[in-house]
Amino acid sequence: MNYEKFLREHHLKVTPQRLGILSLMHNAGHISVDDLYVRIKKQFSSISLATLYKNINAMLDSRIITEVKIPNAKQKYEIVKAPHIHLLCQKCKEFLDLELNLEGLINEASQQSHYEIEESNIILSGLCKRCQED
Amino acid sequence: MNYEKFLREHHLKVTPQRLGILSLMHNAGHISVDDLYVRIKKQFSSISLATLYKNINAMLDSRIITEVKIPNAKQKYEIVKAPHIHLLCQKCKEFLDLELNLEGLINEASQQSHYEIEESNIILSGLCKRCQED
DNA sequence: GTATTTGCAAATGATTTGCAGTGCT
DNA sequence: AGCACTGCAAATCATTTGCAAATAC
Repeated sequence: MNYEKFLREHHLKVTPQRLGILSLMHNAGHISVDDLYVRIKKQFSSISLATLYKNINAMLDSRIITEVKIPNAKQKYEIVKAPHIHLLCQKCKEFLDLELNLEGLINEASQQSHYEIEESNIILSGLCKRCQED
Repeated sequence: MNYEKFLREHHLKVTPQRLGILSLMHNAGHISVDDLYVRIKKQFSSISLATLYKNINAMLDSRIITEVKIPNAKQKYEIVKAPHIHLLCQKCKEFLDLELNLEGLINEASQQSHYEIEESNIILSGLCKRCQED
């Protein structure tokens, strides 16, 4: 990914710290502040938590990344991408994306509530294939 | 509602504070810690935030109540009831329940991911009818 | 050169813990 | 009576802020 261009397009300056954060987020898929801090420290040993938070907030404001709130767990962050839902394995804590057609759900919800729906936040929890077998 | 019975069934002692908390939660539908604290203080002026948190945690552990994590807002709590999804109006912040048939969604997600799904956490956000008109 | 960002330390906010006293069953 | 619950103060954890030095453009 070309994160430099990505940052510039959103009027954020390109700093090595930001590139590192984005690259870790991309590799992890979803990541919590703490995990991110542990990993980014390996690349920039002097980076501070304050800088990490400031960057997360700047990138949230610019809609480069989004926050994912997870039941009974710390929130994670992910790079903005195509709409998708999340699956959480209650046993092994795997957390993954699934692209699913939500038209039916959204139509029905709109119809019943008269809401004009613009965003969805969906987490389905259960057991992944591997954990079902154990 | 008979919250006394409810608490006893879950092996929690019946205290006036707990009855007050449950009653406020029931009336509000969904409520944040802070709102709950302001309101419960009107009934029990000496109640402490620590007690409130301890009770929330005890009732979460006993599955009398659940936590609802909302994008860009503080989490709220609600009394456990029939499965439902949530609608959030991005303008007026109305937050309401909607009972919706999720079979289709869950089937499709199961099929594609091989997850065995046990719980769903769904928040749809947009504009309520009134706010669409403004 | 100017504005932004970084990293530190300190401040604030949210939640939890320990403990002595009280209340529920 | 015995254990759980309450309320206080202090502790911990999470996040934000202010500021001086460094960096991006």
